[in-house]
Amino acid sequence: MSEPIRELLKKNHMSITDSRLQILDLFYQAPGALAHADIEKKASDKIDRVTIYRTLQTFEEKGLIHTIPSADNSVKYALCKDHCAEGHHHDNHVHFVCDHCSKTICLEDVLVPDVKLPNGFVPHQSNMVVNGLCNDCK
Amino acid sequence: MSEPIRELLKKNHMSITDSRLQILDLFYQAPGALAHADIEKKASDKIDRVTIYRTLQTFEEKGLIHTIPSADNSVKYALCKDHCAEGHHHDNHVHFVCDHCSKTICLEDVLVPDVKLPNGFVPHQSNMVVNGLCNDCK
DNA sequence: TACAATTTTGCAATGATGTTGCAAATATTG
DNA sequence: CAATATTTGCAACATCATTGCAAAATTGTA
Repeated sequence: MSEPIRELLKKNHMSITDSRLQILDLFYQAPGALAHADIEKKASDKIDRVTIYRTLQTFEEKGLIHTIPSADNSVKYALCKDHCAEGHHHDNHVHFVCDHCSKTICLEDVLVPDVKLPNGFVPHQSNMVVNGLCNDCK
Repeated sequence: MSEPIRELLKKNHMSITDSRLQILDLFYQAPGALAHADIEKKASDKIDRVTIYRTLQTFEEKGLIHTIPSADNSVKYALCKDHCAEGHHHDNHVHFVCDHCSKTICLEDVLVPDVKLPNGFVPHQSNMVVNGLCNDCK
């Protein structure tokens, strides 16, 4: 288990535990975003479901990962590439979900465009998810 | 229960039943999108949970309603203003979720902008959800 | 290094949420 | 109005998520 991961935890004032190291490692190795179920399956030492829930929640609060919305009720999580401030994410990039392999990918370089809202609406944050074929499945 | 609603069902080749009339009516009266739980609460005659699930599914297949993605794992449904073809929706408008009253609103007139994807990615459909303050809560 | 304080984990119990099969009830067709 | 087709409601079940609490692990400090 690599040193940078420990550092990341330390930097964010979190205790270093096996579960956290393992789950963070999974995120670094994963080709795309991970759902709770993915982590449950892939974790080498089996980690309790509850621990996974709590770890994901903690990671999100600390700004290590962010959630990706989806139309089908399945929340996925992905690493925040830039360090997000605690509580304040700025993952304003577009997410891509492949209709074929169903991978979810952060398009870090594609920013969510601004839209002009009707009078009286004050935007705060925008999310955009594009479905289609990814570069592996095209 | 108004006549236009019966017509809508008839036009889409669906049997006219109390549950369907009631649920459609709720959508017409609602200020924003509805989740399964909302319908369960608001239905005057209590409708069985299962019936609600099946009705929402049927409505979606017939193109009467569409789903709205959200970051927090709670699918909501809203009326398709334009008549969507069966199976083929074209609800390519932006959705707005109020951070204060948590209403979900279809911004029918705000279209989801196109974005330029990296090479190899073929877009198929786009969804955009904006959070912030709605015109009632600003 | 060892010890006390704090944090995290795992288990059990519970609660929501969603699905399926099937018989009874309702709607449609002629 | 009767025959057929569709829909509903119930029960059972599966999945997903949350909470309390005691045991285990981690951290800070001497």
